Parts: sequence; structure tokens; C-alpha cells
Amino acid sequence: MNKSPVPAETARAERRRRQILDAATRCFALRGFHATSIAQIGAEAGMSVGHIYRYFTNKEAIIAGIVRSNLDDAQAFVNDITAQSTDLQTALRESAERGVDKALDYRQSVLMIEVKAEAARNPTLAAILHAADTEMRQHLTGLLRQAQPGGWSEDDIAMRAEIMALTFEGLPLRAIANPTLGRAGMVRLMQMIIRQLLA
Amino acid sequence: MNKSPVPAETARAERRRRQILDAATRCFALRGFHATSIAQIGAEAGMSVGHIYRYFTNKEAIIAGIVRSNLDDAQAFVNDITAQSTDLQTALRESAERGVDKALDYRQSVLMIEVKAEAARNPTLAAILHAADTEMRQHLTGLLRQAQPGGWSEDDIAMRAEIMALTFEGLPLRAIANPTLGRAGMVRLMQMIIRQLLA
Amino acid sequence: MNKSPVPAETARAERRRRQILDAATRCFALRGFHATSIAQIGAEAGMSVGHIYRYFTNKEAIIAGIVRSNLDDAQAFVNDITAQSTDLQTALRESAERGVDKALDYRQSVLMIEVKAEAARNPTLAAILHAADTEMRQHLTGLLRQAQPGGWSEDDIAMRAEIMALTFEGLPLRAIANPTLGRAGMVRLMQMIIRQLLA
Amino acid sequence: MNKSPVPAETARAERRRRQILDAATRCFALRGFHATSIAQIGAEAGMSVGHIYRYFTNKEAIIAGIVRSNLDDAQAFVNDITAQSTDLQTALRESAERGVDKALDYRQSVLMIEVKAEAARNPTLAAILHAADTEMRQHLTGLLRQAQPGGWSEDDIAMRAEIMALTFEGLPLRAIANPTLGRAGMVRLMQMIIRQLLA
DNA sequence: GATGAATGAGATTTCATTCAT
DNA sequence: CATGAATGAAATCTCATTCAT
Repeated sequence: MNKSPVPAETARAERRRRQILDAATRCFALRGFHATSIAQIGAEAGMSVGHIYRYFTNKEAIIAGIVRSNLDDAQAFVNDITAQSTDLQTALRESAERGVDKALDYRQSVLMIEVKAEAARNPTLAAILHAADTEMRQHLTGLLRQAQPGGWSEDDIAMRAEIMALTFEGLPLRAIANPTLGRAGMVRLMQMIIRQLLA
Repeated sequence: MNKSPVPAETARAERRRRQILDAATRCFALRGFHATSIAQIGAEAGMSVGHIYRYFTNKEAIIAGIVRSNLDDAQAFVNDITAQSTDLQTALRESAERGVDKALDYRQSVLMIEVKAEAARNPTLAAILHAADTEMRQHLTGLLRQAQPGGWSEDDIAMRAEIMALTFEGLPLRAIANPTLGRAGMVRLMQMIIRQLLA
Repeated sequence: MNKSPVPAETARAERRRRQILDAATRCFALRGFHATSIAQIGAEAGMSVGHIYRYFTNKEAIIAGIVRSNLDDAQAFVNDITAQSTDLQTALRESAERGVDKALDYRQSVLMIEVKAEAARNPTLAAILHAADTEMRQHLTGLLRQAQPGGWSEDDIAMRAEIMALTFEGLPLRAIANPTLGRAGMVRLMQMIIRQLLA
Repeated sequence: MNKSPVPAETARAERRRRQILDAATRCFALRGFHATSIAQIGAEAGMSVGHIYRYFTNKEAIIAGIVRSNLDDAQAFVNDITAQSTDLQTALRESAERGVDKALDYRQSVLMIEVKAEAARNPTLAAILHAADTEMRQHLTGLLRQAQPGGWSEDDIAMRAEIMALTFEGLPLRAIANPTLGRAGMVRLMQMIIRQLLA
């Protein structure tokens, strides 16, 4: 008789949420999120439709959840670069390969493109995106500040961080628009940009 | 013998088609194309739903039409750079401003982002995109070959063209993810990339 | 400014009407009449949609027109039997072959089946059908009365005419429901019925 | 992984399916199935439009469902004849009355006529029809083989079965084309055919 | 006479969301 | 907790019919 729409913050609830997000990610990767129905997510998660609504108020909320966890991955990506013991240029050049592989993995990359298009009109998604982006820029600027070869102004550092972000973000678009480029071409492209960036 | 609603290739028909594409562009700009219904396009175009189908078999066909004409604009953009009498670097730096203004014009730029996401799964759109992209790269490489400062290999030229394309394509994504950058910041960003590109 | 929706009864008008009916027959044969659009008939007839409406007020009117002329053909079929100089049994047995060929020609026969289903609900079609059927029965009873082997009562003659009609009408249904029967089987079937009928 | 709206095979689901088929039968009887919309079926079944699609993927699937259960009835009809303890001729003559009543019940009979017309172009319906027809012929031949008055060849038996089928199938067409025949006339007609058939 | 552009109602189908069980 | 039956609004698309030219 009583509604209890908000499940307690137990570990089990958290597991359920993850289960749904993972299923949704798979579905979105396959069909895009406009073409994915809640029923499909339910089927993929091995869970009833109604149950999904106990953990997410909305289809939009599911997307937001995925975006958040995808962006966490992006953070981890940046952190990895810092963590590498070798010098920055080498570390970056190596991470370029990983960036290329991600860009070539339509599954993930197309979803993030869709999300950004959506964020241009959806304030909720925009807020999530902006917060994550700010944090990522702080990491990147920190990285560049430490490892800079010559005396760059703060402003210069910020710009170079932007260029890095733009590069990693733009790559998936190129993968779609020019599939003839291929993995090798994309790697060379990235390395060329990074070399110039640190000159 | 099968379908008849194919209007003749008259000037009037062409006008109608344009009218529909323009209305659709406005609607897509406002709501995105997944959220835009044919009925809304009809209302915006001052035309009945059924009539739209005389000119476009599909919602997809409308999108394809818009993409084609947007890409024509992009070609014109590249051509404009060539047409400028001053040296390439100056011309490019100036066109950077126009690129920024386009990126900041959500109307156009978000639509193209949506289209690219869609093209990752829709072969029709992919074909249109690839053709346009190939042509655009030819223009860019021609541009760089003529105006290169030092002896670049063909491969080098191709790479630099890719970087230019990536830059102009990635910019709208940055505009969405980091609105604090602002117009001035974006212009400086572009100029910085272009300067390095031609070094 | 003036409407003139009823074209004069000229020979030219008659030719136009035939042209439309023939085109419609071809379309109906191909797709069935519910799935045939006026536009398709127009295309097939090499005539504009609007023009068709000068000669037929309705899609229904076109159907009625076709039915009338198909039934005229049926009359001709019965008349042919009478016209044959040989004895009735031989004549009938030969006409059985023609009946089978018609039944196997889905084009024509399915249309008449659709029409009869429609006539069960559409008074206009029903009236046309009843008139034609009455006339056909008169021919058949005349035929049987002349050629009867023994003293049949009027009632008996009427019944046998009914059986003949039922047989020729039912054959196309068998052709659809049991395609394994084949032409040869159908011919034998018809001859068997006819033989019994005249016994 | 693709679609989920497939309700389990519960008794409740079965009841729903029946409810829809019954409603659809009533609608089809009233208007014919081309003129019946899913919305009307929904209204008649006291059920929302969307819900119908949980149980039947298609309008075609609904028709197929009805056809199947109608043909089951037809089987039952044939079986009834066998079950009668009296001799075949008497049994058949009595079942003629039932056949006439069915033919006069436009509701059922017109629907089956429409279905046959449709089956001429629709492979799904054709398959259902052929399967049912084959089974029905086996019953009929079995019936005739047992009860034959004289030594009929297998081929002869098959032919006589065809004649029976043709007769019962053609009767509704006669009811439409010649309503003056009346119930009594139709019964006499059937009995006359059956008597000859068993001679 | 002739065209075909234009309409608008209506048909099929899908899906996010709710709620009784 | 969990299910999945049920709704209803909305989207896409088709077509008979009209009418200005």
C-alpha cells in the first residue's frame, strides 16, 4: 500500500544500479540510446521493467548515470598518464594509442558523442558534463605545469590543455568521417599533435 | 509502375524542397532531430504532413538533404580560405574566427554532431558523410600543398589536413563541454593550433 | 469556374473509361484492390489522378466498372458453350478446360473473389452481381432445357444450373487452397462433376 | 535480447488472446478486415491499442490466429460427420444442412472468402491455409474410403473428396451471388450434389 | 480537357511510465 | 522486493479526394 520508491543505499542497491547501467551501456552501444527501449534494457539486465524504475526515475536518469561513470573512466585515463614514471612526452605518446583504440571502439565513443549533442539542450546532462570537464582540465593543467619544457604562462598552459582535450574529443569524429585513415594513421596523427603541443 | 508521388524536377518543386529543409533545420536546431516530428516540420514549413512525403520519402531523407547542403556550406568555407589573396597563414587565422562563430552557433553545430553519431550506425548517412569528407580533404591538401612553407612530404600534408579537419570538427564539442572558454578563448585556441600546424 | 464533372457520352470518353478500367484491372490483379491506390492506376493508365475522377466518381465506381465488364466476359463464356455445334456434354467438357485456365489465372480469379466478399457488404456491388447472376442462370437453364437427356422438371433444371455455377465459382478457391491439385487434376475434377451433372 | 513484449504462456495470456481474436472476429464480420482498424478491435475487446500488440505482432497475425481457429472448427465439422453412427449418405445429407447454415452466416463465411483472396498473395496465410486444407482432405478421403459403396480407386476417392471440398467452399459464394435461392434451395442443392457424389 | 500540388483524416505501430498483484 | 500487464499519447506514413491553374 505504501510506496517506497527510493531503495535504501545498501550495497545491494548499488549492485543493482550497476547491473542496470551495464546493461544499458551494452544496449546503447548496440543501437544508440534513442533507439533503445527500457524493455530492452530490462531484458539485457535480466530484470523487469518496473524494477528498473525503482532505481532510476527516468530514461534520462539512466543516461546521466552512464555519463557519470564514463567520465570517471576518462578521469582515470588522465590519471594514468600522470602516474607513468617516464617523461611526459613519452607518456603522452603512449596514451595516444589508447585514445585511438577508444575512438575506434564505436561502442563507447558514439555514445559520448550522442551525449554531448544531448547536453547542448539538456541542462542536467550539461551540468554533469561541465563538472567532469572542469575536473579533467585541472588534471591536465597540473600535468602540463609540472612537466613543461620551457616557461609557459598559466594561460598558455590552459590553452595547451584545451588543445589536448579537443584532440582526444575530436578523434572519434574523424574515425567516423574518414574511416580510410585507419589505426596507424590515427596514431601518427595523435603523436604529431602531441609533439607540436609540447614543443 | 510502383510509386507515383515523385514530383517533377521543376523549379517549384525545388523551392518546396528547400522550404522543407529550411523548416526542418530550424526544428532540428531547436529540439534535435530525434525529438522533432514530421508534424512539427510541417507546421514550421506551413505545409501538410502528407505533402512533405511527396518530396522526401523519409525523415532520414530529410536529414540526408540537410547534411548534403550543410556540407556544401562547409566546402564553400574551405574554398573561401583558398580564395583569400593574402598568404595562407593569415587567411587561416582569419577563418579561425569564422570557425569559432560556427561552433558557437549551436543551431548548426549540434546538428552535425548528431548526424555523425547517427552515421556511425546508418549506412546512408555514412556514405554521404564519407563522400563529403573526401572532397573536403582534397581541398585542404591542395591548399596546403600550394602554400607550404617548407618541403613537406605528401604524407605530411595529408596529416596536417587531418589535423585541421579534426580541429574544426572538435571545436563545437569543446564549446559544449567547456562554455567558460568563451569566444575569445576559442579564437586564441584555434590560432595557436594553426600556427603550430604551419610551422 | 464552372464544374463540368460529367464528360459527354462521346466515343472518346468511352475510350478513356476503358483505358482506366484496363489499367485498374492490371493493378488490382497485381496487388489486390485494397492495396491499389488511385495514383498507381493513374500511372498505369498514363493519366493524371485528377483526370480519373472526371470519369469515375469513386474508387468504388472503378471497381463496379470492372465487375460489370468481367461479368460480361462471363456471359460470353456461357454463350460460347451454347454456340458450340457439338452436343452439350462435349461442349461442357471442353469448356471445363477453359474454366480451369481461368481459375489458375490468379490475376482475374482473385479479383472476382475479392469482389464477392465486398458485395456481401456493399449494396451497389451486390446489385450488379445479382443482375449478372440472374442473367447467367437464365442462359444456363436455357442451355440445359434444350439439351437435357431425360425429362427434367423445371426445378431440377434450375438446380443443375446452380450446381454448374457453384462449380465454376468454387474452382478458383480450390486452386488457392490446394495448389497440389494442378491443372490436370482440376480438369479431371471438372469433367467428373459435369458428367454426373448430365447423368 | 531484441524484443521483450512476449507475454508468457500463461492461462491469462491465452484468455487475452482469445478475447482479442473474438473481438476481431466480430469486427471483421461487420466491416471486413480491410476496413477494420486495430483501434476498433481494441474498443471491441475493451483493451488499449498498444496492449493488443503485446499479443499479436501484426494485424496479419490476428487474421492468421482467426483463420487457424476457424479451420479448427472446420475440422471439427468434418469429424462430426464421421462420428455419426448412421450410414455415410445419411450423415452427409444431414451435415449439408449445417453447411448451408454456415454459408448463410455471413459473419464467418465472408471472412473466409476474404482470407482466401488474401492468401493468393500472402505467403503466411497461404501456408496456414494449405496445411489446414491438407489435413481436411485426409479426413475426407478417410471418410470416403471407409464408407464407399463400390470399389473406388484411391484417385477416385481423392477426386470425390475434392468435389466435396469445392462444394462446401463454393456454397457461400452462391449465397452471395444468388440470394433468391434461399435456405431450402441451398439444402436441396447440397443434397443433390452429395447423392451424385456417392453414387 | 488535363494536370498534379495539396490536404487532412486515419491507419499502424512503438514506448515511457504506472500500478495491481 | 519484484513482476509484467496495461495504458495512452504520439510518431510515422498513406491515400482518397479536391481544386487552382
